[in-house]
Amino acid sequence: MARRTKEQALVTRHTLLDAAELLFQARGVAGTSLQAIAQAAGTTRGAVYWHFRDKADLFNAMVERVTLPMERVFAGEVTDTPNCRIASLEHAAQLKAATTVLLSQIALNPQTRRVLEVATQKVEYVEENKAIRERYLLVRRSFMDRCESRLVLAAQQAGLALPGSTGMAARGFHALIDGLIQSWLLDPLAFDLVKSGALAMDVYLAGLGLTPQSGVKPQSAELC
Amino acid sequence: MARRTKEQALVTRHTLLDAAELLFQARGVAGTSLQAIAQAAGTTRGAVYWHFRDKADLFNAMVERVTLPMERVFAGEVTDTPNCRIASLEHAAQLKAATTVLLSQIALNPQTRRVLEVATQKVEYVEENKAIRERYLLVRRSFMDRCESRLVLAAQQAGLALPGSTGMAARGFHALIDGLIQSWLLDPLAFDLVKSGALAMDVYLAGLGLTPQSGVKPQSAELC
DNA sequence: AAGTTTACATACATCATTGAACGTATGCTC
DNA sequence: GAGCATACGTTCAATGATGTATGTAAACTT
Repeated sequence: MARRTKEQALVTRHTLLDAAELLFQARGVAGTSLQAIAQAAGTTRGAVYWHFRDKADLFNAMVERVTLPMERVFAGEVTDTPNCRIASLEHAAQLKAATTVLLSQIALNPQTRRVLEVATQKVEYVEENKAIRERYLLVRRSFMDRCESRLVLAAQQAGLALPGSTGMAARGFHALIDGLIQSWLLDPLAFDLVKSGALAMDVYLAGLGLTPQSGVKPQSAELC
Repeated sequence: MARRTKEQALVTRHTLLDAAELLFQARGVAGTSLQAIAQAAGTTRGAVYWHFRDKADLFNAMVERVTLPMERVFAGEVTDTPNCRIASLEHAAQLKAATTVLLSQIALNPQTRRVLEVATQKVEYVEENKAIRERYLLVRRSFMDRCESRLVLAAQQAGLALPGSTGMAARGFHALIDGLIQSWLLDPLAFDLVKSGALAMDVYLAGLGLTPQSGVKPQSAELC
């Protein structure tokens, strides 16, 4: 076939990633051939091998297309912007608000959910996909670190000590959120992720002695 | 080769499952051929196809070899045995104790951990493995139901109402434990599963208004 | 002790997937 | 507008993996 425009090529690339998302979700990563992806995207394996080195590379690109924006949201603007309305809240409430934004993003954006589902249930984390796993662990750690620093500040603000090491309180918080997400991905109709998340956070924070005033409801991922 | 004794055949079967466990853990389920399993077990694919219908069947058997005993432990004896010392404890403490037994089993038994790792990270839950997924969901639900009934009893005992619906409190508890297990499987050296679990449970239960007296430390999976 | 079944090993046919090579027509640059 | 790089399509060789069919010798039955 004839050469396409740069923008046309970019469209092709995204079409391939879209097709991969759906097929991966339906048949798993190992169960999906590059031929199938190409065909679903209306092209051939030639296009796939042009845009991506191999299946792992394609998978990587698919994940990053979703996580890169999300990481930016959670890592930066929401918790650190100084003149943000949210920043004037107490630390516990701020942690809750930021996490709620994350949960909303997962619950409301179908693509985010799809990729998360693929990344957690439709791929085998083995040596071959080591890069993916490393990145996944990094994101987790970054999230936990953020939780920890917020919790420390909140406890300090409340004038009380966290039970166990500070890391353990954060680990518990993270486990709670992560567990809820996993559970929700397995059966999204079983409960409301955002509401359950808010309630669970309230319980856990109360158990730590921190009770955030509730009244903060960031509904969308829109910042401030 | 010559025909083997029934017990010899059973040994062969277990040897195959052992080999599968290790290979699945290392290379993933899809990335492991039946040839590789047979070879690692010191036999040929003939033996594999004699004992199992196909790879999914083998996987099933591998999981059940570990989970069937575990389910018996958690579902029956621990929480329901009437003359068990544990049964005389208050409900919240009993829930904590039973869960601690579960966590200990995971942390201390290498085989349990291996299979759990395979089941959560080294297999793609797609149509093909639907049976596995269904069973997995069933185990989860059963665990959650048990948590819920314990929590309801505990709240009743303490004379207070659980926040949200009773299901949500149980969901949070389950998410907390499940999240901790996931986190620990990803990096078992990062923290002590049993200790962190106990602490996290204390925090969450305290958040619900239930504070179990601590002093109950079932160290092994041994019952009563 | 003969026949039958078991517990495998071996051999075979089929099929899908991969990576690379090669072709090719067009957009882009100078 | 000549030449090069691009964005694919097509073809090919090689590789396993799977399922099945068949062989076989010993264990078990009667």
